[in-house]
Amino acid sequence: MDYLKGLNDRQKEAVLHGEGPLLILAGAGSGKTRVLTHRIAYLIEENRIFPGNILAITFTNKAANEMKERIADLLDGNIDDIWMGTFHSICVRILRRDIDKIGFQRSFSIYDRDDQITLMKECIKELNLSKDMYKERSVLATISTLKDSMTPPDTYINENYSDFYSKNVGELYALYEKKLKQNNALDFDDLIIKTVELFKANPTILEYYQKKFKYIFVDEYQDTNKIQYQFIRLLSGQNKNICVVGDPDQSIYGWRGADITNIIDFEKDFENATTIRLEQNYRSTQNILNVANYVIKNNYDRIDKKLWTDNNEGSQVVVENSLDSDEEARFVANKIEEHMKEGYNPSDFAILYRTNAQSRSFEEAFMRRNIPYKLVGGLRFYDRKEIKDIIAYLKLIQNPVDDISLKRIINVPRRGIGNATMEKVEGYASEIGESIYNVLLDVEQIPGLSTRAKNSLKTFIDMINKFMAMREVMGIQEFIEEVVYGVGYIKELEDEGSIESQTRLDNIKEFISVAIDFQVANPEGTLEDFLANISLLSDVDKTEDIDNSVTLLTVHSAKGLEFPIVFMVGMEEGLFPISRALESESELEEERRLCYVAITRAEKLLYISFAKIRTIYGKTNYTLPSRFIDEMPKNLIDMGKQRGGSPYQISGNTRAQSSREQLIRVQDFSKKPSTSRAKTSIDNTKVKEGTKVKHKKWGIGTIVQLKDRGDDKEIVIAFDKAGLKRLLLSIAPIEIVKGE
DNA sequence: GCCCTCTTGTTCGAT
DNA sequence: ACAAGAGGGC
Repeated sequence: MDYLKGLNDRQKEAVLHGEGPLLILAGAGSGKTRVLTHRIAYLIEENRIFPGNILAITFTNKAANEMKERIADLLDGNIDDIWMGTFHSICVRILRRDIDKIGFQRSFSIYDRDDQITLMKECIKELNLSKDMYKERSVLATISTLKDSMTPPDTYINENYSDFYSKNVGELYALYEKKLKQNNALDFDDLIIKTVELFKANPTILEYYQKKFKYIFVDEYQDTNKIQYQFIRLLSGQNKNICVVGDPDQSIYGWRGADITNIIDFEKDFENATTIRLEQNYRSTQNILNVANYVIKNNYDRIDKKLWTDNNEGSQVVVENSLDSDEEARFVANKIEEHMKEGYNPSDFAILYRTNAQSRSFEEAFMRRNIPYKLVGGLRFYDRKEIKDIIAYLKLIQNPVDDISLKRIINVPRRGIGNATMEKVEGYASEIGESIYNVLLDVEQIPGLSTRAKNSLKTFIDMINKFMAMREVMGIQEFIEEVVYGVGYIKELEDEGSIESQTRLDNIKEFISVAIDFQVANPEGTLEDFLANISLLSDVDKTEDIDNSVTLLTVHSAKGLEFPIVFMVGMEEGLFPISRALESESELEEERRLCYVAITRAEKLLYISFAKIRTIYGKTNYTLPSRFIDEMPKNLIDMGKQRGGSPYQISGNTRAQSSREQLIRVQDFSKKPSTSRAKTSIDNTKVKEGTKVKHKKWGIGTIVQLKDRGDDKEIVIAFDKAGLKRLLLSIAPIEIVKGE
């Protein structure tokens, strides 16, 4: 096997690098994933390194899976033992084994942003602070920064004893941490912090992982924060075989604590480090690359580098000026249709915007024209109320001291446990220092409750206990179905019978099928694994892999991705760069890097568009074109006719339908429940064992089993490529293959 | 205790 | 534009 075939000299050098720290400064599109996969394959095959001795940290789980697949393609043996994933998922894996050593239980919950806000609300209330002065979000932002720099609450309080506001933030920080501990919960920051704490408090555990991970890889190193740096610093302390890959020009997570000095100081931090620069771009045309280079050159705080390419010059970058967001969306839709006539596929296009709210006009335009699309992020499936409720039940069952989850669902669906009752229960619980669940195990001890309230509470706690027992003996999917039906959620929604409740029911079914998928992919997976899995997925991970559709996403989410044709939309002052960045030079430079990331996603064609008027937060304003457009060289861009009206205005817009009718309308979770999930087009009666079907994701397969499940059917399909899958007939995206 | 309506505040990016 | 919260009626 030749691991060097098709690589340039720099890339080869990186693949063949021996021992010791290695920094790969990889410009956009310079083939860093190739280098990483080939290097790992090379280590395993030529240097006889066991896959279990390799740790690779990626930015999304999707990137990890893709990398694993690519390595597997290069090798014969099994590489499942490589630890590959995001910082967060790797840390959860470590903590599930040993977090009890630092005073948490291994069944800990993971709190997402909403949970954090709920918890912070409680803290503010408990300290009798004004909620006008102490905003949960901004207090949490401060706390996150403090946690990242490992500043404990009392240090912060002492440093700020004379500043009333900051001192109180410190008090809130202390209480917040105490409550997390009481709830046996970790927030996202904690997943890394507690791992570092665990390593520091337990040298033997650290040593175990230091010995295990002989080679460590970190992708997108420019976006690591201080605590993540500590984590890899500790882990690589013994073998020093740490290989990081990144591009300072693509550092776009400064607001999340990403510390660009991590990559800039790598050579200082890690003794005898080798640095390799990958500066040949294989992705974009010369024009696109030049535009990107010109824009990024305007950043003052930057190490100069010259990214070049052997690719064609390509077409000019087209700048389009529309009247408003609707016209902008029509322009994009028209261009997509034009290019599709030339032979491009929907999956060749991406729409990149600065803020999620901008997706709407594009969704509407695409829906109207039957252009299939998928939306990354935005109002997400997992953020829907019914899904969060069910997850809260599962979290509570897994970790009964999780009061936040308990309070979320104790009266959902209604079971007559209102605020007055809960105040008494909570009051008593905090008085004796117990979790709410523990107090409820014996409701008689709680003072001041009516018999009716006591009975409602008893019914609730009996139900939860019953679930806890069931969990021990059931598979995840079966268990989740048991919970979903058992708590009465389904019945309440069915009784309601509205379109909205139907959508909610469909979402719950979809959630069950997520559980089925998880169980198929992880036969050994526990409830903890399932919950951690869904809460640590990135937006890119969560987006359904719908074949052949246009991708709509923020520039942040687009990091690491590439598309033949890219539309950068909403290129206006105040939107991109965003208004908040206009006063700060460093924030403006981050916006510029973001712009650089966006431009360099494009392979063949790049469209840039701005609108004359834009409505943001319900207010319509005139806008100016983004300064980043001015920074592009005039000879490389086609400014077209700068005008107000659009030549693409179409009357009636009905004609486009016929030729595109066969294109699948893509399900989209971001919409209000107006459109219920598209049911499978399959006629129930025509499906039997032996029927050949085509699935959107898994391709052709044969039905091997059919089982009744309520008025639905569970089907098992043997796919030619993807193997056996269990699906629910009503929601499976399949169609019967004809002509057999 | 529950539900509906009106008011008020929010206001970028996301594991 | 939109969601969460407060307040009032049942």
